[in-house]
This record gives sequence, C-alpha cells and structure tokens, in this order.
Amino acid sequence: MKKKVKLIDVADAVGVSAITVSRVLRKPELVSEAVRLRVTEAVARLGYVPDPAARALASARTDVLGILIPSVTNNVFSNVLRGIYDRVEGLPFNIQLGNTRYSLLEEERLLGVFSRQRPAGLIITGLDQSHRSKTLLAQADCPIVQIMEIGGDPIDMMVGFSHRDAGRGATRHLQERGYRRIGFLGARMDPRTQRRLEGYEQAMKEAGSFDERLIVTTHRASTVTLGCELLGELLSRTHEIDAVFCNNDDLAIGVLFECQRRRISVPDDFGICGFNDLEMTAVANPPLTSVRTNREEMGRRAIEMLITRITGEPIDDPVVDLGFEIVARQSTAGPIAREGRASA
Amino acid sequence: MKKKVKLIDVADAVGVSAITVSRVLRKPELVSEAVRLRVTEAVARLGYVPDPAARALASARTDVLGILIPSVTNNVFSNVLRGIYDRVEGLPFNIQLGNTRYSLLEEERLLGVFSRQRPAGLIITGLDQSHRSKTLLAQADCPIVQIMEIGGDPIDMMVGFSHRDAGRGATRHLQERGYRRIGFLGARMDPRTQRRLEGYEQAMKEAGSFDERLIVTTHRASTVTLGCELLGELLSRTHEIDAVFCNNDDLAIGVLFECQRRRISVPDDFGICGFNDLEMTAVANPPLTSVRTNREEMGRRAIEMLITRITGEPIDDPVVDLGFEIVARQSTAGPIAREGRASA
DNA sequence: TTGTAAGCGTTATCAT
DNA sequence: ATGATAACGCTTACAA
Repeated sequence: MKKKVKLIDVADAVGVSAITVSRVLRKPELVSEAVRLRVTEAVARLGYVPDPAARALASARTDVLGILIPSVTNNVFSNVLRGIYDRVEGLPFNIQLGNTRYSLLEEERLLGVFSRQRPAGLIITGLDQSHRSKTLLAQADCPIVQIMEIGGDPIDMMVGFSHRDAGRGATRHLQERGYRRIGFLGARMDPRTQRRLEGYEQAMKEAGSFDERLIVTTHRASTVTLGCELLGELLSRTHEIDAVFCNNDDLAIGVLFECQRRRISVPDDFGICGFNDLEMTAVANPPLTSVRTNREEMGRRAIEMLITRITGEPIDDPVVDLGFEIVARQSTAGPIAREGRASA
Repeated sequence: MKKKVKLIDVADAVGVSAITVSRVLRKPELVSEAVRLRVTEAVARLGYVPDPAARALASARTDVLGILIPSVTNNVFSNVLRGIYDRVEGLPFNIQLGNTRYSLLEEERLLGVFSRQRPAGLIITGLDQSHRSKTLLAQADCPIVQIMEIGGDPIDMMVGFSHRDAGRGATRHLQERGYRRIGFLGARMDPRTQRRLEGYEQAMKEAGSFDERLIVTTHRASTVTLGCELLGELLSRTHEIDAVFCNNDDLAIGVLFECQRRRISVPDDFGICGFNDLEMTAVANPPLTSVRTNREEMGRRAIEMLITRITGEPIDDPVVDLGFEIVARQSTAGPIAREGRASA
C-alpha cells in the first residue's frame, strides 16, 4: 500500500503552501487562475484526496447529513430514502442513516452519535421526539428537518402532511361512496398511525356512526398476512360491517386476499381503502383505493431545505405541506354500484 | 450552547493526564481500579463524549462499517439491512450506507469516499466489481465481505448463495410438477438475475425444452405492474406455455393478478414460481411458490464475519453458503392436479 | 493573492 | 501504572 498523498505533498509539488492548495479545493475564487490550474493538475496527477477526519477536526464541520428513520424495511421509508439519495446525488454530502426501530430511546442514542460528528444537517422522522432528543437537537447547531408529518411548532423545519386530515379524508371517501359501517385496521400504531385513527374517529363521529368495536389495532408491524388476520378479527366481532380503512396498503392487500378466500365481494359487499398508494394497489383485483402521499418528494424537499439553509439562503416557509390525494379505484366503488346493477 | 467537554477537562477534574482518561475509555484494564473509578465518575458527571473526528485522525481507524447496496427501495436489500442493523445493535460501530443504484461507476465513487474514512470494515454487494473498485478494495486494509451471492475467488470473505443453482432448482421444481413450456420473466437484469436466468436455461436445456421465445426480460426495475406487463408480452408471443418462473416475487404477484384478470386458472392451466419468498406470497390466492433466501441472516452473518476479523480472531471459512429453499405452494401444484381431479 | 502560525481533540510512542 | 510529547492532516485567523 503506497503512502497517502497529503495536502503538503501537493503543495510541495507545485511550489506553494499547503493552505493555497486547501483554498483551491474549497474556495477556488480566492486563488489566482495561474496557481489554481497548476494546483488542480497536481491534485489530479498525485491522486490527492482530502482526509475527512482531519477536515472535520480542523473546521468543526463535516459533510454528513444525518437521517433518522424508524425502519429500514418499511416501504414508506425506503421511498423517502430514495428521494433523499436522489437529491443528494452529485452534491458534496454524505448520508448517514440511523435506524431508530420506532424507539425513542434509540432515537436519542443515535442523535447523540450523530451530533458528536457535527453534521451539516439532520433529518428526523415525525413530531414526537423525547425531551432529551429535543435538547440534543437544539444544541446541534445545524439545520434540521422533521419529515413525514406536519403539525405543532417545528424544531426548525418540517415537510410532510397531516395524517389526521388524511385519515379523515379516506373515511369520508368511504362514507361518500355509501359505506356506513366502516372498520379501521391499524398496525404498528406509531404516532402517525394514531393520528390517522383520530381522523377516522372524527369522520365516523361526524357521520354519527362511530362504534369502538369497528376498530382493530395491533402493535405488530404491518404485513399482508397481518391484514388477513385483522380482517378475521374484525369479522369475528361483528358482521355488521361494509368497509374497512386500512392504515396502510400491506394490510389492504391482505384484506383483499382474505375477502377473496371468504368470497366476500369487493366492492359490492365490502369496500377497501388502503394508505400510501403503493404501486401494487393499481393492479390488484379489483384495484384498491388508497391515499397517495408523495414520499420521494418528501425526501427531496427535505434535502433541498437543508441545503438552502446550509448555503445560508433564507427559507420562504419552514413548514411545507405536501398534502395527500385520495386515489379512488374500484375497491370503493360502493354498495351503490350494486344498486345500479340491480336496477339495470 | 455550552462549551464542549474534552478529554483534558475530565483529566483536570480528576487530577490525571489526558492519556489516562483515554485509556480508561478504551483499555480500562491498563489503569488501576482506583483511578478508573474516579475517571469513570468524572466522565459521567461532566458528560464527556469523545470526538470521532479527533479519534479517527489520531488513530488512523474509525468505527465505521461501510455498506454498499445497489438499491434502498428493493425489498431484498432492506431485508439484508435489517439483519445488519440488528446484529450491529449495541456494538460500538456505525453503519454508513452507500446506494450504488446498480451502477459500477457509482460503486467506485462511493468506495473512494468510504475508504478515505479508513472504515473498520466493508460490505459490498455481489461479485462483479469493476477493476478500479477491486484496486480500491485491495488498498482498503480492512476486512471485506461480499454479500448476496457466492462464486469465484472472494476478495476477502463472502456470504450468499448460488443464484445459478437457485434458478435451476426453481425451474426443475416446475418441471417436476409437470409443467413443460416454462417461461422466464426477468426485470432489472443485474448480475444475479442473469445467473438465475442461466440456471433456468440450463434446466430447460437438460429437459430438452429450451425455447428462446419463452424468455422475456427488461432492464426496468421490477414491480408488480411490470409483472402484469411482462406476462402480457409473453402471451402475445405464444400461447404454448404452461408456467413461468419469475425472477422475483413482485413480478410473480403481478403475473398472478394478470392471470386472475385473464381468467387463467392457477395452478391448473398455469404454474407460477416467484423468487425471494416475500411474506405476501404465502397468503395470495392461490399461495405462490417461491424460492426462500435468508436475507436477514445474510446481513447478520456479514457483520459477524467482519467483527470476528476486526477482533483478530480467525475465520473458519471465508465463504459461507447460506443456500436457498424452494417453498412449494399451490401455485405450482401442477397440471397433474387437474388430472387428479378429472379422474376423481 | 499568498503565506505563517496556531490550533482542532485525540492517540502512539517512548519514558518513568 | 501513569505521563510527556509529538504526531494525525487539515483549516482558521491573521499577516504580508
């Protein structure tokens, strides 16, 4: 292994001082063109690459963007990640990913690890940080974006949407399509799922059809298999039910499969609405209604907001509402559809 | 923002030198118990946390484990990641994740970024690194694990399975169940997919039923929707076909959905075999046969191998074959099933 | 525009 | 068992 090329080696080769080489690399406009060209050439020729540790130590800053998400397997977050990696491509930043596993304690720990590195920026999931985490964030002295949802006072910046409104919107959609006894299936029950449930409850109360027995939740992670099970649980409680709002599409697909097995006709006898609008929903049989949320865009915007602040530009609005969209498909065509057919 | 607590501050508080505090933190057995206790107490009381940049600069080593995977959205890799994060939990290492987007050039670039940090270990996906990447890896001077597949000479260590054998095994399974005209649907066509295709070709040739027209591939990323499309393409070429081996489960689910729409009876008229055994396959209608590969275990083992080497212990075998398992479900019950019924 | 000097916070090395 | 001193490779602050 050949010896490492240092700043001073480049400087010696060109006949300038180390700081000049450093300047060429970071602030080329401060160096005369003649010197700049010679230095650039030498850097390339010698294959010099800066040592990030030395840089971090000397400048009290790194090129690290710390990202904290609660799960690496959940589709939702991998979509956000894709947006993040997309937007950061070609920029001189390094993504450092932390997996909190939906644990506030792990979030605190990772925040500690991250802040010691003096990151250039931080992205953190949700609004519900612990007190200690908030303290750490306040001391982090770098721009911070909370992603996935909006609401309350931002620590610094936010990009997301209202899960409460989305839950209410989905439930209303089912109501508008003529369903009355609408169940709620929820897995994981993280803060965002809980707010979707709140939205559901509000819509059901507004329609005067709220009934606790229609709500089935579990702290287990959501899977397709779990969707099958939860529908079973719901039906074992009552058969007076004509639709479900699933807190995500995995559950919804599971519910659809289970309906197929039980010969429950969707959407005629039973409406299904999912959440997240995974691509699969559009090609299921029948295609599933879902709530589309722009997760890649969320990742991209979060990075953009960080960069804007890192470069010292002003932010127009620290809170960005990306909204959501109910994508109505056949799975919620409604019991109305049957009446239509009956009268035809 | 209160001033940062440094090693020397702790040392002054206890009345020892900085290096002694450093020793207590890294090699406590070298320090007398009396001093050790006082130092530990002071560290806790003052809230001292080491600066990773200073550490890295002084010791020429970091606690970074660099991971290079081709996609953050692909289920397969998020499963591996989960295993990695699982196994590393509680250990004094930091995961640094790089997303190569299936690009050898991006892989090279990230490898450059990573090796400059003097990582404690590296995990890289697959066997097909570029020449330059191999040079960088050779110079990295840390343990390296290639994951996902095995074959050829390991750069250092390997954990995975033979995709060729798995492709051959899946195809044979279909043949054993009585299917003859078996199609192959492939997306992305990364090296591992290509080797699965090779296995398929081998099995088809061995059975004397190889036909190029039965192979439909695309470089697009695999999705459920794409599975629908690829089946359409295959059927537009020929209707003399009684099964498909899909290079992953997303495609397989899409094929199933498309069969439902076209009223093609699975498994009676058409067998479907997927790959990866996502949990969803078990609850589809009918449940889908797939090839199970233990991806979480792969992540865990990779970390274990790194750690073993980092701690200087010997590795029993640098190449770990995790194998695969054909999980036979109803979707490949075979045309035989119909004969059975017919004769009943 | 370029350079000098003094750190940045830790660990390696060599003493004691 | 503990300490003094010199790196580690770069940037900041100030000077020329």
